[in-house]
Amino acid sequence: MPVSTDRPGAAIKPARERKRNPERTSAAILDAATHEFAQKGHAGARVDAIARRAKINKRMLYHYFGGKDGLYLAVLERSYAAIRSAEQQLDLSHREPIEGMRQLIRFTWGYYLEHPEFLAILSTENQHRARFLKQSDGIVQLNSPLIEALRDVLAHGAAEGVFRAKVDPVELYISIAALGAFYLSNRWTLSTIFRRDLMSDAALERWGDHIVETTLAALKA
Amino acid sequence: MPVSTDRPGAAIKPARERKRNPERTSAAILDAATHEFAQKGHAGARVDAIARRAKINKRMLYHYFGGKDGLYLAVLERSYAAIRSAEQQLDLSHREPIEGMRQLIRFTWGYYLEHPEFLAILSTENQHRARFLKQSDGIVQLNSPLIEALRDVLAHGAAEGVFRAKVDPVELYISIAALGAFYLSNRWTLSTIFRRDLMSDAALERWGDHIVETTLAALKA
Amino acid sequence: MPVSTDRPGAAIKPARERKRNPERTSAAILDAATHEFAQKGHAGARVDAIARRAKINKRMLYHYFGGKDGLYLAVLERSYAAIRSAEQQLDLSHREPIEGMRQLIRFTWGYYLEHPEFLAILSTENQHRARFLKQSDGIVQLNSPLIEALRDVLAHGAAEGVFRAKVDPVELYISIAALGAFYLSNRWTLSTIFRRDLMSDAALERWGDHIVETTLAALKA
Amino acid sequence: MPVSTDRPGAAIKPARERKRNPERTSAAILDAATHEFAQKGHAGARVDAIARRAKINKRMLYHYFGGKDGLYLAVLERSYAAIRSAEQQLDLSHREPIEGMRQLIRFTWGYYLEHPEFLAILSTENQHRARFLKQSDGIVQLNSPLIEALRDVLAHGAAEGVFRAKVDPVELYISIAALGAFYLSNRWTLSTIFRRDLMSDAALERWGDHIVETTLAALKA
DNA sequence: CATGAATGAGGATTCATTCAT
DNA sequence: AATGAATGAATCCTCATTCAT
Repeated sequence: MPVSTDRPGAAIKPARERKRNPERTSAAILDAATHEFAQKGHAGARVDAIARRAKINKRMLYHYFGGKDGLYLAVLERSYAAIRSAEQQLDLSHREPIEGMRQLIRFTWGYYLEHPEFLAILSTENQHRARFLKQSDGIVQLNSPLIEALRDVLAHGAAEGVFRAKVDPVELYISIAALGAFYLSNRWTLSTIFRRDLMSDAALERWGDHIVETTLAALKA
Repeated sequence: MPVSTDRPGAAIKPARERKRNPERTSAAILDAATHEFAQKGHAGARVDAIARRAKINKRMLYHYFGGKDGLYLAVLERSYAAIRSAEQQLDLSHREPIEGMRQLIRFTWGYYLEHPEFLAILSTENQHRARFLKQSDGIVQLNSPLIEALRDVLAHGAAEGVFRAKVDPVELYISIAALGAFYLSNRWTLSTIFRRDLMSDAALERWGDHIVETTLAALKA
Repeated sequence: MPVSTDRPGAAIKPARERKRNPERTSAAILDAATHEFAQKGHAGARVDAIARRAKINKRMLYHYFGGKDGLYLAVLERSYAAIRSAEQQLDLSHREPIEGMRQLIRFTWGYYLEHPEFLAILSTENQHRARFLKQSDGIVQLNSPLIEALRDVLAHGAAEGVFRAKVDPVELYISIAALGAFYLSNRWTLSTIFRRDLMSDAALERWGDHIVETTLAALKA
Repeated sequence: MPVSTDRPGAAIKPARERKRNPERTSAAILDAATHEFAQKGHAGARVDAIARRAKINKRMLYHYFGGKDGLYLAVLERSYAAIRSAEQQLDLSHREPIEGMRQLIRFTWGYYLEHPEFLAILSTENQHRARFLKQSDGIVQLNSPLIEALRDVLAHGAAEGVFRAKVDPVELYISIAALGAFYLSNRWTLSTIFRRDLMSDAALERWGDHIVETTLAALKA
């Protein structure tokens, strides 16, 4: 997702590397903004901090994204596009429903672990009552491949008699997301209150198993 | 949680209600601040807005709470104290484990529904990596009566053979909280993406059932 | 200068010691204010800090002194009155002019050492271009006994031929004050710049001698 | 010390003088701040007043100096650098010790007269117990050329037998500074108390002579 | 395309003073 | 006489955004 996009000709003129490279510049801004918005939220994020982190001039940020809100929206859109794109890669090789479900859950848990900024942006966006998300036709249009995959696996499972019938894939998705996202998003207060390390490798693996077991138990025919 | 503390004589002289009433003033500030912090987060909250909403002079806010951070901490502490206090009221009349568990889950879901600000504050606090929570010895010390209740019910259930053995009450608590809190906290993006009303009475009741069913299925011996 | 003024009857009613004791209260305020104004200057002093230090209610401060400015003026007046009073105590037992002069100089240096707040208040007052001092008829009227003493010693010295004639006592006073006050008032920057401890007992004694020697050398017939 | 930095082409386009000129802007801020801090002290100075006087947007003050404290420190540093620089210009053409000493004293007295803000800043800085000065490695490192000049003249004078031997140049410097600075810094209270105009041309010249005579008398072999 | 100085609106905080009790 | 809560006017500082170069 990050930067690069070096044009082939760049090697010819090695001096002043970061001059006149729109794609690199806007990607750098987006990366920096994602980091800042994820960490501080929309209100807490600082345009100056983003520019500094992206090592670009603040004016560029306005040039490419119009302002703080436009930049935030771009970050939000890219974050959703990224997860949808990752979901698309999912290849449900396992036709076996239980193993397929296991795989879908593992994917979701893994994605959250590898993309903590996604959960953080989600949290901020919900604080704003999805104000920006609603503005973005693109995202809302974009269907979640994961939901389709879930629907598919549920159908197979029901047909084979291993899953309950009439399970709503959206509700299932929310359950899986809830068990994964809440654990990670709220790890700071949870670990403080319960005096536990929730982020050790062992704890994370254990929780991944827990999501799988809980979900499968609930689906059992 | 709110104000009151009406002295008996107050009714005699109803005019100039808000003169010289420290308890009422500080409670009004706390209420207004809870609302503002819940809605806007720590960074987005405005001290002026809190003062306006509390109908007090901004100066009093500093008088009673030292500043924005002190006020935020007070809000956080009161929010935690409130849920702990509610948990304490829980009377597990049902000695029957499954019904007891159902009751505990319903309580949690109900509390979240009635106290949306608690979830919002939690979200903000986690954005700050529990920076304030860690400062508050009081909260961290405060043990969750709910965890104890869960432990108790789990033990009974295991003894009676209706629940699996060796279920970790903290993990169970996190699961129940996750299923409830994530649904509510993320309802804005979820309802936008899935074009569903998650907050209709029917949807809420349905989700409450869903948490119960999912949890019980996962606990089944 | 400090507080006390215990009335004899106070012992009878030992409870609530600080109730209704105007003199004690106003003296405590003055002491606290002297400390605060000396340390922070007029602009830097805080009314709250004075009240806290005096352990009185802020309202008392307004009751007795009208406000910050009135209190500052009272501090200024008391400071001047105190040094004039100390000067009055001076008994020039030594009729011998050189020894008398030595004594006057030692007194001045000693007073500055024992009353650092006097120099600090002076400094603040000069920053305000003597705005308050000019308001105070009392102080301006008050003649400096020290000037008179100097005039006297100078006259004797001139008559005996040990001092130059026509030495202006005011100029002499300013010289003595300058050598003593500047050293103490500016000790913070001087000791930083010159990396010297100007406040050791040895250094202070040495500087006292220095003022005496310098002054006497300048007076020599 | 002030502004300038007029680029040659500037005269061609005289309109909109203050656009995009960082050096001019920061120098204007520094000049205005020197005035304000000298007049009101650190606590009494108002950031708004400085911005108004410098005719710049308040924001620039934070841009260039970080805040009130940073600006104060810059003023302090520039004030010390200025006097050190002036001391450097001193050309002790007179090899004759007495005339050389006279010249050094006249220089000091002249500098104080021409730079009243220096004494005022010193006074404020001492009220803060040299808190800022200590932060400034630059100033503390900077040696006073005047001390070296004094040492030199003292050595010559001692060698020629016109000055006492073993005079400490730092003590001599403090004496000269004291006699000059105290007179000027405290002129407001002194002139009020003694009902004298200390700032007439005649009085100033007379006091300059007085410092010279007093100092030379004290140095006489 | 790129830079960073400049801006105005607003945001948290502090302060001397007054008021109800 | 004494208390401490309450107030409005500053005061320092921050922020997103724009402008001249």
